[in-house]
Parts: sequence; C-alpha cells; structure tokens
Amino acid sequence: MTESPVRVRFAPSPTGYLHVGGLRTALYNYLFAKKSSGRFVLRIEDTDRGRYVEGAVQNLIKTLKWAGLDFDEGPGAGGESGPYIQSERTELYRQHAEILLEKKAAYRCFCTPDRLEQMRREQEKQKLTPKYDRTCLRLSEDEIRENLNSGKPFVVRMKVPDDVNVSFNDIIRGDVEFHSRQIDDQVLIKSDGYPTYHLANVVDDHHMRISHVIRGEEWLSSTPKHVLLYRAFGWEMPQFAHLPLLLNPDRSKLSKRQGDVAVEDYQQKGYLKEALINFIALLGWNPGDEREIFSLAELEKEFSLERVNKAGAVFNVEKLNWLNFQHLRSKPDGEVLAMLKEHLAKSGMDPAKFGDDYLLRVITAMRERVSFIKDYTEKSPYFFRAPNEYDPAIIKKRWKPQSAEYLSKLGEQFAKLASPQKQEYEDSLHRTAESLKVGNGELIHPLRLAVSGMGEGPGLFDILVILGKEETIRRIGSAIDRIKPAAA
RNA sequence: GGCGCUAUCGUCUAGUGGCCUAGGACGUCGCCCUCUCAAGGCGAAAACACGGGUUCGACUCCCGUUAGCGCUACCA
Repeated sequence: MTESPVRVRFAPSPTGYLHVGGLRTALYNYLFAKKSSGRFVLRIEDTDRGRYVEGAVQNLIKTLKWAGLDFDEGPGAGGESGPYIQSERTELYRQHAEILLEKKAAYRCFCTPDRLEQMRREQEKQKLTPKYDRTCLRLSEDEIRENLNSGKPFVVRMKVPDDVNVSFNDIIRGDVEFHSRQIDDQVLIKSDGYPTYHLANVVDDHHMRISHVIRGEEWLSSTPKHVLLYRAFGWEMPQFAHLPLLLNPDRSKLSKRQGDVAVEDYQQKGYLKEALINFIALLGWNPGDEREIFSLAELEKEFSLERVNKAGAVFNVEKLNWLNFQHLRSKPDGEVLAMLKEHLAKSGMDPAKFGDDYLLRVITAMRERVSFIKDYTEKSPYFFRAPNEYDPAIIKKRWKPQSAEYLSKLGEQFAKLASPQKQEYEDSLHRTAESLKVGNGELIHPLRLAVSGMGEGPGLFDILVILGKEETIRRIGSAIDRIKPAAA
C-alpha cells in the first residue's frame, strides 16, 4: 500500500447542536491528524432537507472552536477540496450516480413509498429481512424510458452483487465480513435529487482524498455498502476505524432523556473545555500508563488509534467533575480571575466592587475547594456579601449561650489591632480565649459562623484577613444581634 | 427476527500465555493531618459473564452459551 498523506474528516449532520459523542469523534479525528502530521477536514452532511435546522452549521463550528479543535479545511476555513457542504455538491453526486447507472452498478427505481412500505410490512410479517424486492431491476429499457418521459419520480438504487462476501479491515476491530445476501439495494439518490449518506460520503471521501475514515460504531453495519461502492467506482478504499459508542449509565446509547448530550449543555454548566476534552479522550482510549490528566497538546502527542478500545464506554459524570476540579485548580490566577469576574457579572454582582487584589485572595483561599467557577459564589458567598442567614445546623452545633458574649469580647480585641494579618488575628484570639478561660474552639467556631454564616471553608484567619478588620467586626456585631442559641 | 460488534472492580481502564496474590483512576468507606470544609497522606471493600476446549500453564488463543449494544429508511 502506498503511503498517502493522512487526511481525516469529521462529518456531522447539522441537527442543531454538537453531541458529546460527536465531539469525541471529532477529537479522535483531530488527534489522529495531529499525530500523523495530517489534515483535519470538517464536512457538513446536510443532504436531508427535512432535517434542515437554521443556524446549526454556525453553532457546530462555534462549538468545535470552543473545544479547541481547529480544522484545516472546511466551511469558512477554505481548502482545495471544497465546497465542504454537501448540499452544495449535488451535481457531483448526480454525475457519479450516472456513472454507476452506466456501469450497471445501479438502477432507477420508480416504486412509490407506499408500495415500499407495504412490501416491508409483508416481509416483516413473514419474518424476512426487510429488503427491496428488485421489481424495478427487471424493468425493460422501454419501460424505463416511458416512466422517465411521463415524469414519474424515481430514486437511484445500488445494485448489490448477488452472492459475494464483502470484507474489510477495521483498524480497531480487525477483519469484519458481511455477505452481500443481507445487504439491501440501498437508495443512492433520493427522489428529491439529493444523495443519501452512503453515496455522498463515498464520493466525498474519495474526492477529498480522505485516508482514514474514523467514525462511530453505528456505521459499521453500513460499511460493506460503502466498500461495494468503492469497488464499483474502481477507487482505492480509505482505512476504516469504527469507534466504540458512548453510553448512558444503563448502557444504552447515550441519549437525551438520561442526561445532557449537547456539548453546549456542559459548557453552560460550567465545565471547562480542558476537562471535557480530557474526559472524552479517556472514554475509549488510554495512554497505556497511569497518567490521567492531559491537555489537548499532550493528547496530540500521545494519541494512537491502536490504543482505542472496542467496547462502549459509559459517560460517567463523577469523573468529569473530578477532572474539572483538576484542570480548574491548575489554571493560572489571571485566568481564574477573568472567569470569576465574568461569573460575578452574570450573577448580577459588580466585579469592580471587589477589586482584583481582593478577588485574587479569594481565589487563593478557595483554590482547593472549588470544582467549578460557580462554586466561588455557591461555596463561599460570604466573600461577596455579608451572610444574611446562618446555617441552623451549625448554630445548633457551635453556638453556645455564652458565644455572643465571647464574640463581643473578641470584637473589642480585634478593634485594637492595627492592620492585623493572619498571625495577629490568631494571637489575639488565643489571648482572648485564655483570658476567658475557654478553648480556642469556643471562639473559632462561633466566629466562623458569624463572619461566614456557614461551617466550612478556608482557614478562619485567612477569611478574616480577606474580609478585613472593619468588615469582620461589623459581621461579629450583626451575628451577636441575630444568632439566637438553638433551642436545647 | 436477521446480520454485525462487544464482554476485567459500581464507572473509566491496565493486561497481548507464565511478571496476576489481576495494577491504576473516579466514586464509596475508614484512619491520619486539622479551627471547619477541602486538598494531601495511608488503608479497605470492590472485577477477569458462563461452559467447553488448546496448552506443562490461561484474564490473555479457539468454539459455544448468555447478556448488552448497533444496524436493519427516499435519516445521518
């Protein structure tokens, strides 16, 4: 086999949004291209007029770009094999259907959809494999001409050879064999003149010089049809690689109903593209050692089709969450700052009110405690507004009858401190506890509750420093007024 | 129903005939650290679907069974 340059394609149909399974297919194609110094082509398969969705193509491209999967050729990116939108290539498919017709590898079929459906029903009743009965293959030249002249609508069907084995090699699955006996005479050109997937993808892959067809496993069963088409045209075949499916927790094919399937759903929920990419890369592929955290750039170096698994993989959100935490945690301060400000603005808070220094200190304090940017306001709302309520469970656990008195004392001591830092607060609290003859905990826990309204978070003294002396004292004051000991 | 693909802890997976007392990760549980919560450290529970072969020896190879999934459109 000659070594032709690697060219792969991602060929989604624009149905409105990008499915995470589609994103993984795109990713594997992209990675394979990068790894082999090849080209990554985006092709839009929009030959189903009934499914046309406004803006879907733009949306698809936007999402791919968001994920960082830049394509070398495709709509808007140029390339020598364009156009990259199938609805703009119909003449090409028509010509190729003509070639097949001439070679007697295809024939016109004038059967009505009604008749076809009746036929199918009958076959199902007799428990036969639903298959076109070739009525129109037996039409004479005259009959065909007559039908054509009278303007009868028709489709072009592929003429599947009667008794041959069709086998091909799949990079992931090895040799796969089908018998032509169970291959239907597929429609190649629909009555509206548009090609079906089978014709269009073979014609385009050939003309776009695609070297490797990397797609989902749902295409495995129709690959023999494509093989037959390559043969009929006398074209060299690309290499095939059928990827395992992404599954719901119940192991059915990943679908809506059981959770989010659109990439933009995850985007909206605050998942980082780094985490999503890392996660789906690991769903069906692994590096062979024990590393788990990968950047796109690292994946580009490590990826290989040989290490792709055969079995479907459950899309398990728990691990995705963990990866999001890992990636968010290792992001530079500046990047987190920008995301945090954006999030604050979206939540109706004015980021300017806080100042970058302040927000940076919050980021440092919360770094190990947030998996998502939204966790900043959900897990530590007290950095952005004084508590307006106090967790009843924590009151019950930590707020003693004497707490108000102790805190009041503590507030007085804090007031005496001049621009206190962590150590000063800590020393002051220890001295106060000593003078009160109570353990530090008797002050620490109520104080945490007072300034934050909750029972968890960064080290208390870190919180105090971030909030500042005045705010700390103010919050102690309101807490004393508002927290009543839980009824014993 | 037919055809095809697949089958290791709950989940993602390592494993290519002896290195396996089956390794890692997420999750779960326990302990340590500790002002809380995280993070971190240590540890635990947790799997080769089943049955036949082949072989001196099978998680690894072959066959069958079972199960799951996919395809079975003038959708992709």
